[in-house]
Amino acid sequence: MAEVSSATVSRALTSPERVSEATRERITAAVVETGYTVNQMARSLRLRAAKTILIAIPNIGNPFYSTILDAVVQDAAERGYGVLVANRLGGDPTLGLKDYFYSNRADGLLLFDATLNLEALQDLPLVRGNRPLVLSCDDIPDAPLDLVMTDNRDAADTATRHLIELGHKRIGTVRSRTTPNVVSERHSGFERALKRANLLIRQDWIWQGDHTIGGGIVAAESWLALNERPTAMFCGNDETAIGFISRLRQAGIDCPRDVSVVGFDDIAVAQHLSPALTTMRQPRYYMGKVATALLLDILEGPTAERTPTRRILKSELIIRASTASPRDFN
Amino acid sequence: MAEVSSATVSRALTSPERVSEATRERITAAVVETGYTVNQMARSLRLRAAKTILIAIPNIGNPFYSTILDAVVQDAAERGYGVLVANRLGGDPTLGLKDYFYSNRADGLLLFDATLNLEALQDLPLVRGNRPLVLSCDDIPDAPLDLVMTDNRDAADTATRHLIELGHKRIGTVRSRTTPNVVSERHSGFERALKRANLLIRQDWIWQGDHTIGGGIVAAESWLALNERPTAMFCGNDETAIGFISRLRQAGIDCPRDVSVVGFDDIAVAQHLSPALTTMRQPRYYMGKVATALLLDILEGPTAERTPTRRILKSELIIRASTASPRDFN
DNA sequence: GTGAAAGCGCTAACAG
DNA sequence: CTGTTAGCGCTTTCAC
Repeated sequence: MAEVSSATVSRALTSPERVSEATRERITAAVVETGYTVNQMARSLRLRAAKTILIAIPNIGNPFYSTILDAVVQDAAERGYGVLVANRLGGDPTLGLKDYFYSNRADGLLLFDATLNLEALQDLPLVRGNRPLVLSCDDIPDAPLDLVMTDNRDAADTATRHLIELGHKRIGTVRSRTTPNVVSERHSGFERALKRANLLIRQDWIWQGDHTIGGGIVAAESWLALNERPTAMFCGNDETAIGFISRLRQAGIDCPRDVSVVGFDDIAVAQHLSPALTTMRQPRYYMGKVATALLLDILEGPTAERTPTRRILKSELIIRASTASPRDFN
Repeated sequence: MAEVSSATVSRALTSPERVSEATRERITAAVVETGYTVNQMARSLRLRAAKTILIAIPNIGNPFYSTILDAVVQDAAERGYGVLVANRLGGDPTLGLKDYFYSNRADGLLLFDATLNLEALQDLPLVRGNRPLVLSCDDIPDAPLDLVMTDNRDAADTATRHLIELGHKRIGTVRSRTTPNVVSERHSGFERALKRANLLIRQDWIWQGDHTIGGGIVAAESWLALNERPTAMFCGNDETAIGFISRLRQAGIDCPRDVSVVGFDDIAVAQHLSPALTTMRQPRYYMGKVATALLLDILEGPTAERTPTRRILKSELIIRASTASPRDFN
C-alpha cells in the first residue's frame, strides 16, 4: 500500500533514520490506515528473543508478592518486555512439566520461589537453555546465582532485640515451612538475639506456620493450650501475626497487654490493624525493581560469562502498637 | 539424531498416535538426551496462536485482583495457556501504545478494567485484530461484550438494607472514582435501599474515595469535620472501610459503637480485623475461573459470530462485628 | 535509500 | 507410517 518492500517497512519501524523521510511518511500513513501491528511471534522467531520474562511466585494472593509483581510488570513494560506469570511453580511436583511449558516463551526467569535445591534448578529446561535467571526474596544455599534479597538474619535479630529491649524474657516464634532458606536465616537471627541476651530458646515455644493467616491461627491455638506461655512472639510474616493476634483476641487474650507480637514484611494493612502491627518492613517494591533491572541488564548485556551479583537490601523495624513491655515489667 | 524428519518429530510430540511405537521411542529418547524443547515462537507463528492470554488489571497490589489473577493463571495453565499481565492499562493515557505493545503477543484479552468507553475500546489494536475479549468485574454501558461480573446493585442494596434493619437512619457512603460503572451501580443500589426506607440521601454524606486505604482515611477526616454525622457508612470496598475505621479510631470514634461500617469484597484480612468487618463477599476466585473458561472457550470454539454471554454472579452479605444498632436505638 | 532473497523452527498438505 | 515441501511474518545480509 505504501508501495515499498516489506524490508523497508521493517526498517521504518525499527530504525526510522535508515529510511528517507518521504518513504517513512507513506509507511506511517499506511500503518495508521490499516491498523497494522507487528507480529511479535515472527519478530521473536527471527530475533531469537521473546521480549518476555517469566516470573515465578510462590503465592500471588499474598500481598507481599503482588506488590513485587506490580513493580516487575511496571519496569519490564517500560523496557519493552512482557511479563508471564507462573504461580506456585516451586511447590508443584510437576515442576519440570510446567517449566517445559514456559520454556521458550520467555527470555529469562525471575524466581521468587526457592523451594528447589540447586540440582533441581539446574535441570529446568529454562536453565539448561541457558536463559538468565535472577533469584529473589529467598536464597538457595551454595547456588552461584544472581540474587536480590533482604538481610533476613539481621532483620530477625533486630525484631527480636526489640522485644528483648522491651523487657521480654519469654519469647517464642512462628516459623514457616514454605520458604526454607529465608526462614532458617530468620530463625538463626532470632536465636542469635536470644543467645546474646542469655535467654532460653525453648523448643515448645517454636511453632511451624506456613506464612498464611490460617497458620497463625493454628499456632495461636497451640499457644493457648500451653501452661507456660511466652510473653512475646516473633512471627515469620505479617499474615501469621494477623491470624495469631486474631485468634488470641477471640480467646480473650489481648495484644499487646498480654502478649507482644512482631510481624515481618509490613504489608499495607499492617498499620491499620488494631493494634497496629509492629513489623520489619522489607523494601518489596524496590526489591522487585532491582531484580527486574538486573535480569534485563543481563539479558541485554554482553553474553560473556559473568560472576553472579548478590544484592542484599536492608529491612527496617517499624514500631507500632502490637509490642509493649510485659505486664510484670517494672 | 533419531534419524527421522522434523515432521515426524513434530507429529510424535503433538499427536503421538500418528507415529509408530518404535520411532516414537527413538524420538522420546533423543528429546530427553538433548533436552529439546519446542520453540513456542515458531509454533505460534505457524499455528497463528500464541497460546497466551493477556489480563488487564487496574491494580495488582489490591488483594481483590490478585486473587482473581491467581485463579486465572491457574486455570489458563491447566489448558495450556500462559498469562501475560498488564497493570493499570485503563488508567494509562498511553493506553493505545501499551496495547500495541501487547497486541499480537496474546490470543485474547481478559479485561478487569473498565475505565474506557466503548469507542476507546473498539480502537484498541487487540480488539481491531478481532481477538476475543471478556470483560469482568466491571461493565461498560451499551457494550455488547462477553461479561462476567457480580450483581453490584443488588449487593449494595443488600448491604445498605442491613444497616437500615439495624435501625440506622443516617447513612452515608464512600464511592470511588476508579471503577465508574461498578461504582454507579453500587451507588444506585445504595440509593434504592434508602429510598425504599424513605430515608434521606444527603449529598454531604457522600464521599469520593478511590478504593484504597488512603481514600478511606481522607473520607474519614472529612467525616470527622462534620457537625451532623451519619451513624452508618457503606464503603465501596474493604480497603476504604479499613482506612475509614482506622482513621476514626485514632480520633477516638469507635466502630461499631459510634458508627457502623460495611465494606465490599471480603478480602482475606476482613475477618481478622478488629472489629471484624461486615462486608459483601464477591466470589472473586470463582469470577476469575468463569472469565478464564469463557475466554478460552471462545478462543477454542468455532469462529462463527456469537452473541455475547452475560454471567452475573451473586454476592453474599457477611455479617461480622463492624455493624451494630445505633446507640440511640431501642 | 531500497529491493531481492534467505532463513528463524515449526506444522499441514500432499505424496508415497 | 513417514518424508518432502511450502510458508507463517519478520529481519538482515547483499546487491544495486
